This record gives sequence, structure tokens and C-alpha cells, in this order.
Amino acid sequence: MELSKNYIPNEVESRWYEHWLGKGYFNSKPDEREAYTVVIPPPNVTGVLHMGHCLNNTIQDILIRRARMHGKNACWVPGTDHASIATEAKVVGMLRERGITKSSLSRDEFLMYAWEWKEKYGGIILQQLKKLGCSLDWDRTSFTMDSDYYKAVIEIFIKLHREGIIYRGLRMVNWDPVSKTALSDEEVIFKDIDSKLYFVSYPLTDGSGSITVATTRPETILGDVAICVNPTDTRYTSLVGKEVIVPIINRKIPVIADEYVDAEFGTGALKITPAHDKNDNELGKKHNLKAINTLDAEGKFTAEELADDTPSEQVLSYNGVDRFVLRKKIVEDIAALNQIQKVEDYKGQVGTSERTGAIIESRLSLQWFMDMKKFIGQHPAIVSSVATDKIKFHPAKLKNTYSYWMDNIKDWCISRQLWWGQQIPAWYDGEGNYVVAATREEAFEQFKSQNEKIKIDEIFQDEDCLDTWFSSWLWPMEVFKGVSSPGNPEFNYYYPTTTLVTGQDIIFFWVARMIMAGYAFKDKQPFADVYFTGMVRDKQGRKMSKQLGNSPDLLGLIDQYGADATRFGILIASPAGNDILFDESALEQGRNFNNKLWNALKLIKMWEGRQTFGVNRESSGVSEVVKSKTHDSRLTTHDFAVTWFGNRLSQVKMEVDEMMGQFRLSEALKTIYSLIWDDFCSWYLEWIKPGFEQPISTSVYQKTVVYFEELMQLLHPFMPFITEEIYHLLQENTDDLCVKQVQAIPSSNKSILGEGELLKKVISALRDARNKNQIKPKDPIKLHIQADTISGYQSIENILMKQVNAESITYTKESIANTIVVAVEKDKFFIETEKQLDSTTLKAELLKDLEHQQKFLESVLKKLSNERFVQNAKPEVIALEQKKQADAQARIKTIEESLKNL
RNA sequence: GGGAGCAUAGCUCAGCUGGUUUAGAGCAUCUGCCUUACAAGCAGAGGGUCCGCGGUUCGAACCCGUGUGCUCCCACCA
Repeated sequence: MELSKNYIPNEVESRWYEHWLGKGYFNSKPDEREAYTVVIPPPNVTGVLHMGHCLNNTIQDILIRRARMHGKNACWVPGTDHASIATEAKVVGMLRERGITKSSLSRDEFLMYAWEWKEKYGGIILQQLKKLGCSLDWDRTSFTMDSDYYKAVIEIFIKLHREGIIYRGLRMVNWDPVSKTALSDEEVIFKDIDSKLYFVSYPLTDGSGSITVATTRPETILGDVAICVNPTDTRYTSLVGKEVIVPIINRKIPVIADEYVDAEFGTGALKITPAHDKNDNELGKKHNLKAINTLDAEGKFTAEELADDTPSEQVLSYNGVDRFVLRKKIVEDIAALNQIQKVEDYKGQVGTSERTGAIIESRLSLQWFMDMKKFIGQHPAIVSSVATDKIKFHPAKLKNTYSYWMDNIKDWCISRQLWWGQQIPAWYDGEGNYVVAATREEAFEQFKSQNEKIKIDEIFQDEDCLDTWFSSWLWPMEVFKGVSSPGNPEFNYYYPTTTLVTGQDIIFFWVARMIMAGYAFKDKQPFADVYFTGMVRDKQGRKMSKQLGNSPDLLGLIDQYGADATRFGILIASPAGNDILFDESALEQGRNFNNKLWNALKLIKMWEGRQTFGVNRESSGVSEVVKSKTHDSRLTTHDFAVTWFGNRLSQVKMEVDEMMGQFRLSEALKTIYSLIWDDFCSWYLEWIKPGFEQPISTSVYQKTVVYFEELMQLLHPFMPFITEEIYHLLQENTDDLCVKQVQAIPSSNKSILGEGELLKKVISALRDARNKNQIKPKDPIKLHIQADTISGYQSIENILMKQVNAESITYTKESIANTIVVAVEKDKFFIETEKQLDSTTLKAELLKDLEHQQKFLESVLKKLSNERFVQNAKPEVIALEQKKQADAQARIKTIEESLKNL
């Protein structure tokens, strides 16, 4: 069969993915094996694959594939999140394009459109994961609004409400005026902004002057109910208890005193607007002040609550004006009254909505909350499991972040003024009473026990739905129906899951809450290890964003480089616990690696039909000169290469095992990459390679094929497609690499590994000497070796000759004149060449080396002559220093001799 | 404002218990090669004040202190 010049991934990848699917390799059913369970962090149902997903899911696939090959029952559950705000916003946008406003639709009509949209676009992202090679058990695909899942969420709400953990209350919440919903604290992102500090004066009612207040939010002035100063602030002592007049609205408000006010800031006087600021609200409560709301749900002015003040024409003209326009307007209007003292530039922070980016309003509203302190208090393992590594975080530094958040946890606002999501199971009668129940019928029964006259169609359900995270926190349980069908065999087998792979950015949103849910509802941790990936940035370190246009088209990249190369590229650039700086050149490196593998395959395939049977006809592939030599080292030469690589392979397999155990995936991949490229291709294959059109011994050939297969098996979790392809092209294999079980690792022989390293060093040193002396690669040399023990070199003569293009090797006890001298450890090599040698350059080189060695020796001697070192250091450390000394002295002697030779 | 982390080659990072030939890798750079698997390649090389300063120690990239510079998390001084 003719193999193409370069590896072409596309056809190979889709072919193998189909094959694996057809064989059902990704499907898992409970059996006697140990389970290795991973649940995917469910992407937004309407999402498309981006670099973050790519990194995330590549890592999960590596872990899953490796577990599958190591005798585990690997189960990786796919699915999507209904993502209430994000999805609802998309649906609203889609409807707007069609000329339909949300407000013109009933809830049911809207949900119909939303489901339609979900069916059409939902799960595109799952198809994209297939392109990446993810070995997910597709039969288990879940969605956070599946009917059982929906029921589970409702059940949990009812349970927590019954336990008094969930309550309804009028609180200041983070209000997103764009999506017109409350948000949890976690959904608010604070951003630095340039704003202005306005100094507004409020005249005293007694005409004795005025108080100036500094504010960044003049648009809320119409909601002012007091001016507050610090009681110790002597500037204002005499004014406390007096009244001032709010500009424009002419409301009379008191001047009060409270420790809260910082006398140093602004003018030391603070205006109190309890309806629009959390702190003001607290102060308002404390001082028994009314909250006057002046903004509606969209952040537009409303005069509704100003009735007591009999609003003027001017005030009424603000009706419906957006908060930011209103700010300008009010400033102008107050300026017209000469009550703006000055305006300063001010750098402040504002909260923005994580989803819509809108600036958050603090707004007093009736919402549902979870009492987190109480909840966590009931399940101490939520905090301790992470501290004690019952749940291990990678990187461990995030443990601090976690425990700090837990220690300072605030109540969780779980209601959202949205329709897309689990509707809150609270039911109201017309009089403001409510009950919590799963169905209208159950709610009706509850109401009836209090009020016999009530009719079932008189009660109505809460319009709001639950925070998305209130459903996703059940994910590791409910994908196995652990909540809706507790104690079922699947759940018992797969839960707790093994490893969670997710982004650091959702540690509070999701990871922490899954841990809470796990302990609270099943009394078990949801997973044993959490691998946190960093954020994917561009190579300048900027976040990927649509605005910057620095977010690469992932499917395009997969098309261009192949999925294996993409996986390689993203992982190789991704040290554990750090952000990754994405650079397309890493994918190029991955593609080149594919090609390297492909070419190694081509080389080995060339030998397939050229095997000789029996050792006598074995060819070393080197020149006739070798064959005429007195002793025959040909057999041992290949034996050495084969034995050495076998040992090297074992050694690296051990290292990889160790790294994988510590979740150092990027390093593991680098290690395998170097094993394949350097040890296998550059050294081993070159060592066993027969000469042009020469045969190769069957035993070496077969051993090489096995090695290559084992390398492919080691690499398979990282680059599944090309490894499977090569596995099948190497020889007729009836099984598939994807599920081929990994054998126990034989131990490796240190002395053979050491010989291999020495050989590499000698070859490199001799090649370097050739290079420096400008001996052309084609010019042969005669090599003389001076070593204490020559047997080691005799067994690898053929490799050495071929690798440094020597036409002969002889052994000598003395230095040889007019040669280039190379010293490696204690052995000396004399390169004899036809070429005229430039003795000055040689001399300079040697002198430079001599100086270096002498300096080194000096430092070693200094150490050894230090009595305290000899007394305190461990014996092996001293022995090592002594060896350094001996080696350095030997080398200095060699160099000095060589200098005499010149 | 509070906390955590980081600083090692041009870039991205290893360096795990303080001692492993006076610091390693990949990428990039430079030199020489179209050597019959591979120029998406081969062979080789150069490149470091381990952020500054001080300390502990026989010995420090590693431990301690301090300064500087970044990054992240938490926290709504209007």
C-alpha cells in the first residue's frame, strides 16, 4: 500500500470516530470493574465551541481514554445547560428580529419559541465535540431541563423551603435593567470606570445656609430621604437634627448622624437614598427612613412613589427617561438652580451583569433566597472536605479561595425574572398568601386547609424561574437520576464521580455549589479530584473576546491542522494551573508531530518486505570495511539498540504514569513527544536502520513494530486518531487501540539506560567536533578510542561508525598525534581525518575548555576542603563531589596531553 | 481596602526533600546539510546577574525578611 507523502487527518479522523461509535466503545454500563466517571461541565445549550471548551474537553477526554485503557469502566456524560439568562436573551433577540416582542407573548407562547430554538440550535456544540474526538457516552446525553431533571430541581426547592433554608424576602438585590431580572452576587462583575463626583448643595430649611453633598449618582436625588454625617464631624455637629431641602423635588429631609459616614470622603456629608443603594438601605432601616423608589425595572425614571411630594411638571417630565440620560438632565437642572458647587473626575467601580454587561442597579425587590450560613452549617463536610483533600483541588492554591468564600458566604438570590428555566413552585392566592408545592393540585390542597372557600383556578404560580446554577448544582447526581430516582443502581455505581475538569472562573458558581449539593442531598462528595484549567488567552495575554476578534475559529483550525494537532497544540501550551496563551504555532507543532509519526510509519513499512530470517544473514547496513573487521559486532549492535529502547520505553511509561497521577498532563505529553521524536526516531530508528535497500532482521523488525504500537498506545489518549490509524497500518490488528488494555510496565535496567545516554553523548560530541572542524558530513573519518574498558564500545561499534560517519574504529592506549581530541566523561576519542586541521582553532577550543574545567575543579576543591561541608553534608553528596573532582582532574589531564600533541 | 499567587534563556514554562558535573525543555534564533522516512526535515551551536537588596546555612533558583513589578480573587467609601 502506498502511503501519502504527508499525513492527511480529515478523512482518518471522521472514519475512526464513526468506527469507535459503531463499536460502542464510549458506552458504559455498570459492571464489576471500577468506575471512572466524569461529567462534562454542561455548555450552554445554544453555545458554540470555543478555545475554553477545547482545552477543557481535551483534558477530560485524555483522562477518560486513559482510564478506559487502564481497566476502568470509563463513563463520560455529555449534556447541555439551559442557561436561563443567556438563552432567554438569545431567544428574545431572535424574536425581535422577527418583529415579536416578549411582552406581546404569553409565557407558554414564549416557551414554545424557546423550545423550538433549543431543538434547532441546541446541542450544536455536542456535535462539535465529536470533531475533537471526545469519547463521550452519547446515549447518556442530558439537559438541565429534561423532565426528570426539572422535577428534581423542584423537589430540591421544596425540600429546602420546608427546612427553612429557602425563604422569600424583600431585599436589596442586584438588578439587571436589560434582562430585567435579579442576579446573584456572583453574577455581578465589578469594573473600573471613569465617572464624576458631583457636589450638590442642599439648602437648610431655616435659611441658615446649606450642606454640600458629594455624589456619583445625582439621578437618584429625587429618592433622597436624609443627609447623613459622622457624629464626630465638628463641621456638622450643629446641623444634625435640622432639615434640608432636596433640589428639584423640594422635599424636606432631616440631617442625621451615623458612624458609617467617612468624614474624609467628599464633603463628609452623604445623601441617603434607601431605594437605590445597599448601604443607604441599611442606614435607612436603622434610622427608620422611608425608601422612595424612582427607577423602574428598566432603569427608567418613575414618579409613582413620589405622590407624597406632589411632583411638579418638571419632575413628571422625567418619567420614562433612562437613568443615564436622567443623570445629565438632573445635573443640568440643578446647575440651573446654582446648586452644583463643582464637578470632579472620579475613578469608581460599578457592578455589571455577567451575562448582559448592563450596569447593575441595587433595587429593593421581593425575591427568593437561600440561607447559606444555615445550609452550610448543617453540612460541615462542605468546607472540611476541601481543606482535608477529601476533594483534591488542582492546583491546590485554589483551596484558599474556596474556603475564604465559604467563610464569608452570603445568602443566595435564586429567583430570576425570566421564563426560560424551572418555574418557582410557589403559589399565591389573591391576598398575598403563598404555599410551596410541586403542582397546582397540591398547592390547592394546602390553601384549602387554611381557607375552605378558595377555588383551584383562583391560585396562581410564581412567575419567576430559578437561577440556572440552582439546577446545575445537581448535575453530577441527576445525570444518573440520583435525585429523581434515588438509590438507583446506576447512581450507586457511578456516583461519586471521579474527576471534574472545569474553569477556575466558575469555582463559586458551580464547583462549590456541587460540593454543597453532594453533601447536603447524598451525604457524599460529588467528585474526588477537581482539575481547574486556566483561562485561554491570545498570545499577547488578552482575554479572548468577540470584540477583539482574537477568538480563533476552532472548527476551522481542526479542518486545517486536524483534531490531533489541535489537541496537541492546546495542551502543550497549557501548564497546570496557569492561563494558557494560545498561539497557532503550537498547532503547527502538533501537525509536524503528526507528520513525524507518519514518516516513521513509512520507514518501518518500507522494511516490511525486506526481512531476513536468521541471524547469519543479518545486515548491519554499514560499509564493507566493517564486515572485514576481525571481530563481528553486528549482532550485538542491534541487540543493544533494541534492548536499550525497550528499557527507555519502560522508564518513560513510569514517568508518564507518575505525571498523570499528579494531573501534569502537559508535561506528560511533552515527555511522550520527546520519547517519540528524539529517542525513537532520532536515535533508535537511526541505529537499527539498514543501509539503502538492505534487508533487516525479522526479530529487530518485529520488535520495532511492537515498540511503535506501544508508543501509539501511550500517546493515544492525547492524539487518538493518528495513533489508531498507525496501529492498524503497522500490521493487521483485529482489536482497536482505543480499548486495548495497557500491560504492566516492566522495570528498566539503569546500567543499560546509562550506556545509551553515554552513546548519545559520544555521538553528539563527535558530531560537534566534526562540525567545528568543518568536516563535511560526507567526509569519512578514522576514529580511535582510548578508554579504560573497551568492551562497552565494541558492542556498539556499528552504531557509532554509522552515526559519526567513521570508516574505522580502533582502540588505543595512548594519544594519537595530529588528530582532533574529544573527551567524553573519562574516555578520549581521536578523530583522524584527511582534512588539514587548523591547529590554532583547535588550540583555542582546548584552552577554553581547560579554563572551564580548572574553574570547576577549583570550586569543587573549595567545597571539599571546607571542614564544615565534610562534617555536615550527607555521605552521598560528598561522594558525588569527590567524583566530580576525579572527573575534572582526568579531563584536565586529557586536555593538557592534547595540547602537547598539537 | 483585604487576601492569594507569580517573577528562571528572546517567548512559554520545568526545576517536587536546599547538594545530580558551576541551571533544563519546547518554541524562536544562528551555522552546516536537498544524507533514499520526514525541509512540516536532519546534524550541531549560541543564548541566563534564576527580579533588586539583606539574612539563615558548610552549601540557596529553592528557606526567611524586605523592596519593586505583574496577575488573580474577594470587598459596592458616597
